[in-house]
Amino acid sequence: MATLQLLMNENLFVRDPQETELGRKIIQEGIAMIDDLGFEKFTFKKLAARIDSTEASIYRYFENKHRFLVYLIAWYWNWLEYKIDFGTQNIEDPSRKLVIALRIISEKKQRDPFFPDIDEEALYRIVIAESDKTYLTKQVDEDNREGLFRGFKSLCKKIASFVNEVNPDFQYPHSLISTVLQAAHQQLFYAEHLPSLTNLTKKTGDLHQQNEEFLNELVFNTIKV
Amino acid sequence: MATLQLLMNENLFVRDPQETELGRKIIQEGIAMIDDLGFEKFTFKKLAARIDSTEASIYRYFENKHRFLVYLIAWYWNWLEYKIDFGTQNIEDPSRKLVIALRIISEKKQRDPFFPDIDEEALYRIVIAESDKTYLTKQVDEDNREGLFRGFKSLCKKIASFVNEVNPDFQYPHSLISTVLQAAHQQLFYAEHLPSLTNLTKKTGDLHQQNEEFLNELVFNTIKV
DNA sequence: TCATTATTGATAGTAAAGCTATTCTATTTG
DNA sequence: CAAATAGAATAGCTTTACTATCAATAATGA
Repeated sequence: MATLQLLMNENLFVRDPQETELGRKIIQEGIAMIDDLGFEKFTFKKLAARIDSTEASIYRYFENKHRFLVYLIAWYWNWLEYKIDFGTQNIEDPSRKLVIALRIISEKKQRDPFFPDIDEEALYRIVIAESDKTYLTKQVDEDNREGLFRGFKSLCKKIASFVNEVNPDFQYPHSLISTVLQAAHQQLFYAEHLPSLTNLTKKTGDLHQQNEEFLNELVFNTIKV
Repeated sequence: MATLQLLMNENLFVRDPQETELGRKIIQEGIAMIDDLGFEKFTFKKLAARIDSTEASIYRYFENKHRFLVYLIAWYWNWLEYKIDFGTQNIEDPSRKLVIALRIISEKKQRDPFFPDIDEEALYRIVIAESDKTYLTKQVDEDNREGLFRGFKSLCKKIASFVNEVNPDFQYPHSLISTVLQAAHQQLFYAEHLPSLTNLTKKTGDLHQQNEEFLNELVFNTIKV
């Protein structure tokens, strides 16, 4: 099987981690560790110990742990966009494209053999719990200027364009889609930790499918004239 | 004018800050400081210096800075619920109640003379930028068990009940409202920092009003049969 | 093949953050 | 008036988030 590489914005790293053994190890074990400890308890020192390297070496790949998180989350959005491109190619009907995008967003994530270094299931949990922290900072504007959020913006734009094809009169395609992308994760988080904030529930079957149905209602009811 | 006090869950603090001069100062200046520096750069040490007190003294009121944030955000949700109760009393029509709730959620916040100690405008900015951090932690479940998120859950429940009155067949009232509460802040944040993720824009007039219209479309289109 | 230059490891050090503990004084409160 | 409490002052500890320096090793290229 062909092994792919997603092209990442150069500002996301100091040295490209996809190009060296150590770099790939940082990514792999970093994902496992953030998944384990959560982002606040995660440190480069701990990660260095885990991969039998040193803090200083990790700093040669990532400026700091915030950038590291931004990198991982950006990878995820790039991956989703690639999956949506893949899943919607040769499809004309915009409604169908939208349905497919919503499915891809909400479906249970499994390891993608095209990217053997990345544990997508763990990364998905990280996205759910930590992705907001990438932009909820005082340096958003700087980070944005450096293009760190390009992946997310590009994904949002793409799906918003499907919305626009379905109903060109709808005034808030970007707002709707950014809301939906957020909701997709949030609802799963709530189902797990704050169940009174959601109607998704493990009791009545597959969470991801319920989530997909909820998002479909939200999107299609909102934009249908 | 009568001065009110919102009743806060006791687990939110060590000593009730509403009851002493120092406590109120911590709240007041703490809000100003988080608004200024952002939550990550904010520390009890800096706050102590600002109010001419000591770190140790602040620790007598709040277990740590995370709890302090949770307290402030909880205060905000309690305040909103109080405003919605106030604004919807004696109104029967559930659609109107829902419209009012959405207005209150999305409207520009101004200082409320009933609560002279709190700068609601600054607190609103904090909510927009920091509120997610209250629950996006590894200790959510513990914090939730202690009832720290009661305010938000109660607000969500109330508005979801309006939705339910409007359309008892709609299956996702809580999911819809938690999504909307989130979106209300998120869209303003995006408009300010990541404008390509939203259709709200300062160019075409009042952001808050556009936000209200977006949320109305989202909610009423979604639940209308 | 030899030199050079990247890469990593080892080690050290620093400022700040996030606490905890102790003692002392001023002030309530019973 | 005694006893409890609030707060100030001070100190100290561990961890985090870096930065810097230097040596060892691997890769490369002339």
